[in-house]
Amino acid sequence: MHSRAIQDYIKVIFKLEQGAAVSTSAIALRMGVSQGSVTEMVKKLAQAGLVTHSRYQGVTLTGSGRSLALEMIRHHRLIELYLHKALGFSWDQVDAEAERLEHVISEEMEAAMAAWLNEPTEDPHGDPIPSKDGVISLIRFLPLTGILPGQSVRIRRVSDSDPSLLRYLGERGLYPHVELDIVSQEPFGGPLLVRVAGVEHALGVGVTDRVFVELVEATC
Amino acid sequence: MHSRAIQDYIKVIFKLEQGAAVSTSAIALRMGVSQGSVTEMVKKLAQAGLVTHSRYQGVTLTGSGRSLALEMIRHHRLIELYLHKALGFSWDQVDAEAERLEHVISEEMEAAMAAWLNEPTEDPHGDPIPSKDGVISLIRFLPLTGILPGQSVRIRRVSDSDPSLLRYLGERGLYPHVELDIVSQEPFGGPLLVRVAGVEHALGVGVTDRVFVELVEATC
DNA sequence: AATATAATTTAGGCATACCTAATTTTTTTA
DNA sequence: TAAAAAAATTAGGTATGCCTAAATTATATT
Repeated sequence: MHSRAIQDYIKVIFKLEQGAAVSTSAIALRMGVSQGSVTEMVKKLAQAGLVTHSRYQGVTLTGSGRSLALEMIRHHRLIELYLHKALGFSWDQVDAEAERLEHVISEEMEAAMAAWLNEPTEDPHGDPIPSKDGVISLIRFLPLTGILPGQSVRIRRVSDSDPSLLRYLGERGLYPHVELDIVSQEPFGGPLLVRVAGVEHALGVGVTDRVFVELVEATC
Repeated sequence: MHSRAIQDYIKVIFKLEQGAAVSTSAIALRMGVSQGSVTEMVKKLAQAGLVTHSRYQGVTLTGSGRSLALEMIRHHRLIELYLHKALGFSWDQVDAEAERLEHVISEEMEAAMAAWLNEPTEDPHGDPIPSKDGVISLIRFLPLTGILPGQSVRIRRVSDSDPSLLRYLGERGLYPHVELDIVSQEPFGGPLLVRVAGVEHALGVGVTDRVFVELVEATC
């Protein structure tokens, strides 16, 4: 079994990888460790066959690295959803708990949670849950920033990186699968006015950049 | 927060402590580590105020050591019961899973599981679950070995150390709170014949030594 | 193209938690 | 009570995963 540190590095590399190789400095920044530590660990990852690495050229996941990343992400998101649905955790609490639990649950526990949740494909923030055999939805939704007034959209995903943002959104009923009407966009970086269930909210760019939506056909 | 290793040592010391101080060799044996490692760790535990230790004289938990032990045991047994009741784990699977989970769950998760289980006081093997403020039942039940034919008993606790024993007992419906009639005791270390729900079973001493019961008044 | 800047790697350390082997202390036995 | 045996401790190592600082390599700038 790979150490917790290895699992964390692999997950971070997966999330930073967008077609191109990932720089060690990007990993260091995201993990909150020094660059020297990353170089050292990257060697271990390469040794273990989880990444390919050529000096000064960044790192790329191998097939087994990608599998490991997807397994950890599946664990994480299943746990988040389970804590929310089964134990009543609010969606701003689930990430921290899942971060620790994801490294220790057995295959049996993963299977039991997935069965209880009826083999879900989405976590509470709208992020896709990879299937057991490593299939993950890669659909990209649109940032709410830039949607034009008059349009109707459905929230599909929310950045889970800031619990206080999640609480802010939750207090206003802004969850995945909720529909919004875009009322207006104030100029000069001003707020976006949206209407949810008849109530209007003025959302700053710090919010709209972190909320992702799909367009909804106007109901005729 | 104390390391996982420290939590494990403290739990083992708690379980070995029966009034007297615990020897380092007993700890080494139970933890599966060398004696030198124990001596070293015991110094750290003393440093952290979790145990008192005088050279060559064994170790005793302090108040905060006892609190930590009870917290870990509460975690462990709550998790066992939760996995059994909420996720359908069989009672021979829960110990291994709880062993890893007990070190990483938050206070919130502990509270949520305890609430879902309605503040339970007993795990699936009949072991007492300490309360949040460190109160634990110290009732000792009688080993089934030595109960005389003709008596009726109620199973109250089963040793959880061997999953195959738990499967064996489970297949015969021998769970805590089940009532037995003692039919006969074969001599020369022979089996104990018991009747459960009209069915007789011959239990070897390897079983009866690990099943603990209380006497039941004969129903008039 | 040479130099300055940035990114990466190497070198030398530290803490944790384990090991084996040697030594010291305690306990038991003759 | 002295020697033998057992228990506990100390000494010197190992692996993991982190650190800072120095050196190297790559990329940008002039």
